[in-house]
Amino acid sequence: MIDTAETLTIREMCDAFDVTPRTLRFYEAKELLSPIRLGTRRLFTKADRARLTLILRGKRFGFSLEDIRQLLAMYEPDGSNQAQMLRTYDLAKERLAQMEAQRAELDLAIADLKTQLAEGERIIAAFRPSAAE
Amino acid sequence: MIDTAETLTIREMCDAFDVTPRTLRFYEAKELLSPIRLGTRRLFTKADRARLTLILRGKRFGFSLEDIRQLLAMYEPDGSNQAQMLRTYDLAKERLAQMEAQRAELDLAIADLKTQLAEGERIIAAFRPSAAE
DNA sequence: TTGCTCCTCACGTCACGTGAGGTGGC
DNA sequence: TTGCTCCTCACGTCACGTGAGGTGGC
Repeated sequence: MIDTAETLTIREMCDAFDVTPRTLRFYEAKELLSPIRLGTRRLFTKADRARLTLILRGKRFGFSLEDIRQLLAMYEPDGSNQAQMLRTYDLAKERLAQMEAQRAELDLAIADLKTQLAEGERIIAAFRPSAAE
Repeated sequence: MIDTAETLTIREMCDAFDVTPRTLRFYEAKELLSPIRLGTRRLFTKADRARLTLILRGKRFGFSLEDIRQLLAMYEPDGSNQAQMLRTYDLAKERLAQMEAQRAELDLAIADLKTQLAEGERIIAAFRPSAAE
């Protein structure tokens, strides 16, 4: 029997994690989640919640869902496979480098945009020399 | 007659801006670029180059192509329409706020990932206490 | 019976990637 | 004739969004 007190409906899941039902169904189709099925309805267990936490974290890190699926697989059954751990570690390090490059670009883009905005302010100010407050 | 010395073929354009031919054709289909057509071939003028520069900058700023198309339109014919300038300015300010929020998130994600990596190192080190160099 | 929540197709979106198959000029 | 560059469909990809149409239990 299923301990329904410990499971969440799709709506409860969405509220808890701030995602849409479509997203949860999509992740199930991609085999990232595997909620209990009561007929056609889904019930999300504690394990599903833990996995979704990891999925969303992976997304924040910029991993693709396929990457995440593989990373999750490593935490499974015999989660302590050393080769897999090392692989995960390497993947994460690569991602870190990418994220730092991305941050550098973002910093540049922000600086550029600020320059452009300052320029825009000058031009707009020139439009109305009357409003020289 | 066309001054071919001043125009670039699609390949030259790609090399100059580090994009694919598909990207240039796609931008043309989206009316972001309008190269000269010699029969079926494209010739990119100086104006096209200027526009592509702005397009790529817009992308760096995270604007969608549709946003960029509208922003570019403002620089056109009577480019000095004050209402349009203000609209562009506001759009840019919104984007700046989004980008700064994005940077904050990215900083967080990087910090998180570093923590996870440190954790991973501990675990991996535990796998091989032999190699305690 | 009415509402509500849930469901399954299945097409749409965004910014291209990726062949397939064909043309033009050195 | 062979190569090269260019071309136009047009379907594929990624991560969902968005109806359309239908079911189940209070």
